[in-house]
Amino acid sequence: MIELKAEQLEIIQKMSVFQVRAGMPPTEARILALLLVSDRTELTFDEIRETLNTSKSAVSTALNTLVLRNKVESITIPGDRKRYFKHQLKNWNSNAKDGLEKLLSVNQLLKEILAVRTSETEDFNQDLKNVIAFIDFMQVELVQVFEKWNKQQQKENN
Amino acid sequence: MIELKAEQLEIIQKMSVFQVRAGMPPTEARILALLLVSDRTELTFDEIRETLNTSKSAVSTALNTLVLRNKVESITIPGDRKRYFKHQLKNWNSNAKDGLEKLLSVNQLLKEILAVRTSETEDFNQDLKNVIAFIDFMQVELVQVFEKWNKQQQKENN
DNA sequence: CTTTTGGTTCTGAATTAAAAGAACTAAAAT
DNA sequence: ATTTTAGTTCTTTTAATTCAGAACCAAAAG
Repeated sequence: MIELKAEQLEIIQKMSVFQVRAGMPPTEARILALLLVSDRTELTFDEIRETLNTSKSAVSTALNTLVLRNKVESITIPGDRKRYFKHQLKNWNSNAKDGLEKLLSVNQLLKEILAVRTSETEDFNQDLKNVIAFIDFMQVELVQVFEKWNKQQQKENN
Repeated sequence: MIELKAEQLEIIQKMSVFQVRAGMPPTEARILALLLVSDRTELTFDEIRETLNTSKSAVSTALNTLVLRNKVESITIPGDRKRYFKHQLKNWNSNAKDGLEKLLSVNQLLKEILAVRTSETEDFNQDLKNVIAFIDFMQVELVQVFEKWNKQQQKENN
């Protein structure tokens, strides 16, 4: 059972509200937030369960999907039976990238729609073409932004 | 009642599955998709209700939230009592921008977390700083990307 | 003024999602 | 060999969404 200051509890609260709004299940959101604020960055299954006062089953499934989604890594320490769970901060970047790509993949459908539309509605079709062009543009630009970031990071590590 | 080809029905299906996965309620998703594929781009309440075979209450609440979220606009034609509903394609761009900004606003919370963290966990804190720096970077870059797009559009309209 | 139209709002009912609880399992410890 | 540990998986319960159906309402038409 991890002792948390009032501040830390508040942040867990705020952070998980935020993530839940974005579509994440509450237990997952609270685990992620706990792993961000906790003084120890590697917590056991039971520490998480006790601290968040949640059932084993809920913690188990939440942790498994978090590990699957590369949001959390599970660490085993030789000679210690328990697994330790740690927030995968390092993957934030690439998770963000994946998320954006998924958002932009709607463009495929928009192109299908354009192909099927009547040619009568010129203005509407032009607006649709603009949206498609915009998303295509974003896709290209975002790749460049990510590349720029990676280069900048490499420099700093010299 | 709008007549739809098989193709159009399929796209409504695919598109709404996509949007529902992203967290949108089914009726809203189907209305949006219908307004994208339909040959007529402005449909009445009852055309929507009949075509999607849905209850008045469901259509009413869905349309109202869609209008509220600037996804659909409602048009009134003088001398016609009915309202016509039309997909707000033009707002796609700014809706996307708002969505991204909201995503990036998580950074405020991450900064709070960093401020509250113990200084013992140097590596973790450094990773957290990197994430924060990354999001700050994205924020700046995205503004530029949007500006670039807008300029490019202005040019084309000359 | 009464009726019709074009919706809205207010219950439920049905579905879905999330969490709890309990039974289970594999590995490790005794 | 039995028990404990660390967690998983299955079933049930609870809670939240979503939709339908009916009553309702305001503006326009007759």
